[in-house]
Order: sequence, then structure tokens, then C-alpha cells
Amino acid sequence: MVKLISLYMNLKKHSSTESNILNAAKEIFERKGMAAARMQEIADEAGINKAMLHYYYRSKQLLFEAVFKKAFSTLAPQLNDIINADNSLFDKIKNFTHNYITFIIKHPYLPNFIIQELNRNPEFIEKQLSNKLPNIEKFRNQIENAVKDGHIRPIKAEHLFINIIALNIFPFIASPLLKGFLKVDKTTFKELMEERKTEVVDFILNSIKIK
Amino acid sequence: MVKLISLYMNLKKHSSTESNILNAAKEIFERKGMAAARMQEIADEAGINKAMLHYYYRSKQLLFEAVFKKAFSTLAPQLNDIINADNSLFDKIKNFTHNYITFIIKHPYLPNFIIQELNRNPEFIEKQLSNKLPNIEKFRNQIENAVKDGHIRPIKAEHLFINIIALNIFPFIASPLLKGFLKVDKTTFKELMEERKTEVVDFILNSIKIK
DNA sequence: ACGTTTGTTAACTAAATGGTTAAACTAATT
DNA sequence: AATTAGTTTAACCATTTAGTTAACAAACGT
Repeated sequence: MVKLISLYMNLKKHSSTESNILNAAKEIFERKGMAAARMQEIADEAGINKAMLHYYYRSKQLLFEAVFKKAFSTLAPQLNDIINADNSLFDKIKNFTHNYITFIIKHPYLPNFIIQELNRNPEFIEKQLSNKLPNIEKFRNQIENAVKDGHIRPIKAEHLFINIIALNIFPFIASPLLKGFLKVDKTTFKELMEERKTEVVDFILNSIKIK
Repeated sequence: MVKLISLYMNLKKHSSTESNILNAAKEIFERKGMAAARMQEIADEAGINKAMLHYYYRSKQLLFEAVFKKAFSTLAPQLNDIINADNSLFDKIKNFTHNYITFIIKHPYLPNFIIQELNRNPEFIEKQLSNKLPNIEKFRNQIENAVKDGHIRPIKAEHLFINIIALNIFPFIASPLLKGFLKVDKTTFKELMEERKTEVVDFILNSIKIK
């Protein structure tokens, strides 16, 4: 019994520090990127000694990879679930748009972080993340069938897929630029993003539906 | 006369080194970003001594700002010209799509560079670039009139503007991610980007045109 | 209770990096 | 030929930063 309790205490201490580090690292890496992030700043954010980062994660690179994989693992399975759900193409587009915009509003740094670091290190996606990539075959078939059955105009699955993701994610990645171009403040921009939950769906469906 | 020639020679030497530095800095900053770029690497790329970077540009920050402003100044006026041209809304969309995709294929690091650094430093766009921002008022009026006249379905100018930019630029920013998702290689991806010169126009016009 | 393992810290180290300097070089001027 | 001004370089400096270490603390097994 004592054994169990002490084991539990240790485990708790251990994993609490370890996950504190991971959370702090997530904050700093997402805000600043791998290159600009400082190990000391992560330690400060976690409220612990810098040596602990190395004790639990060995190096900055490995800590970064742990953060990155976790970030990727929160985004990719969601995408996978949506596009492989057992519903219609139109419902998938509605779900994707609504769920993803809602999710990203809560985690605004995430998409930019992932895209940024993948650009600096494109091999990473094959070497480390290939098992986490969503499977789009079902979605592709669904699009091809919809074209064949005359429900939507002819369009390559690849392009429709790219378009859906672009319309949903780009505004969050490019928000400083778009705010500048459109001359709108933070609040107005947020309202625009809320509107997009329906606007993007309309835009896509209007484009592909045969009326 | 001799005076003129020597002045010219001096000027040429001066400005050639200065622009060599700027070009080298552009390469490195665009590939690696401000934080990961190294002054020594820029000097090596330019084939000169590192002290020259400081001789001509004082500091890394100022060199970076010179590069960034130049990059921004190649993208923004193009956008401005297209959306303020004296032609129809549909032609603008066609021109924008075709010209921008062509341009970005030649400068693949540019959009990502700009968006990335603006995310790390959002004040920059107001403090340093406000005079270089394109004016979208004419474009906005054109959209509003097209809605009023029943040429296109009702859509906020902001959303249409965001959608056009998103569909055109996002695939280049997110290319490593999209290559991974779609499981296509570099060559196939390039072909897809070529196709988008017409595909994106079709997608947008199909969405907004009233048939 | 007592040695052992695990977790934590402050101080330290080595390397990298932005920036400086003083001397050398170039080319025009007188 | 001597002077001057701008340009370029090698060597140097100060600081930052990832990573280590050695000593200390806490929790564990027996």
C-alpha cells in the first residue's frame, strides 16, 4: 500500500514537472519558433531550473520535436475524423469549416507554428509524421463520385481539398497582413473570422454545387 | 571629367557591394528567417567580410529591415496595380490569380517570409509599411456594385478579398504540409500549382457569379 | 532507520554569434 | 610622390546560449 502511494507520488511529481515543461515549451515555441525560443525562457515559463529541461528532454531539438509532434497530433486526427466520417460530402465541408475555425480561434498560434517549422524542415513530415498523416482516399472517392453523379461540377479532389484548407486556415496564418490590408482592428477581424464559419461553407458550396 | 569617372567608379564599387549584401541577406533571411539567419552566413553567401555587413547596414536588425521592406515592396505594388486597374471585377480576379501564381512560382520563399516575420512582429506593418499598403477601396466599391447590380451573389468585400488571397497564396506557404497530406512529390505538386492558375479563377467565379 | 534511486538546483563551461577595431588597401586628387 | 577618403580584411571582444556537473533534497525499497 505504501509502495503504491509512493509510486504514485513519484509518478505525479515526475509527470507533473515533465508536462509543465512541455506546456511551457509549447507556449514559447509556438510564439517564437524554434530558432528564436530560448531554453531559459522556457524554464522561466515553467517556473523551474533550466537543467530540468535537459534532464527530461536531453536537448532543445528533442524538446522541440516533442512539442511539435504533440501539436501536430492535435490537428491531424481531427482532420482525419472529419474527412473519414460516414456522412455526405457537403456535411463534411460544413463540419470541417465549423470545427476547424472554432478550434483555431482557441489555438491561434498552432497552424502558423506547424507550417512555419515544416517549411524550415520539410523532411520532418516524412521522417517523423508519416504515421500521423490523415488518409484522404475516402474523401477523394467521395469527390470523384459526386462529380460522376453530377452533384458537383468537375473538380480534381486535390484542388478541392487544397481550397477547403486554404479558405479555412489562411486567414489565421496571415492575420497581421490581412488586418493591414483591410485596415480593420483586432475586434473587427475576430468578427470576420466568426462570420467565416458560415461564409466559407457558402463560398465553397456555391462554387461546386450544380444548380 | 576624371573626377566624374572616379566618382562613378567609387559609386559602382560601393553600390555593388551594398547590393551584393542585400541580395545575399535576402537569400538567407528568406530561407531561414530573422532568428535563424547568421551574419557570417550572409557574408559567406555574398563572398565578403562580415564587417562589411555592419559597415553598410549597421546591425542585423537594420539589414533585416532593409531586406523585408524590399520584399514587401515587390509584392504590395503588384497587388495594388491589379486591384486598382481600370477593368472589370472578373478580369481583376483572373489577372490577380494568373500574375500572382506566376510570380510566386518564381519567388517561392517570399510569401512565407513576409507572413512569418509579420507574425513575429505584427507592429511592423503599421510602423514601417503603412505607406506601402495597397488601397482596396476601389475594389471594395466594385464588389459592392456588382452585388447591387445582381452580377454576383451577396458577399462582403472583405470575405471575397480574403478568399482570393487565401486560394492563391496558401498552397505555397503550406506546400510541405500539403505535399504530405496529398502524398504527392515535388513535380506533381508543381503541376498542381500550374493548374491552379485557371482552377482558382473557375472556383471563385463559379462561387460568386449568378447563373 | 538507512542506503539507494530519482528529482532539483546553482554554478559552471564551451561554443556560437553580433558587433568592433585597427591596420591595410584602393583609387582619385593635388 | 604625398595626401586623402572611402573600402576591405583579420583579429578581437563581449554577450548570449545550449548544455554539463556536482552537490543537495526528496522519496523510495528494504
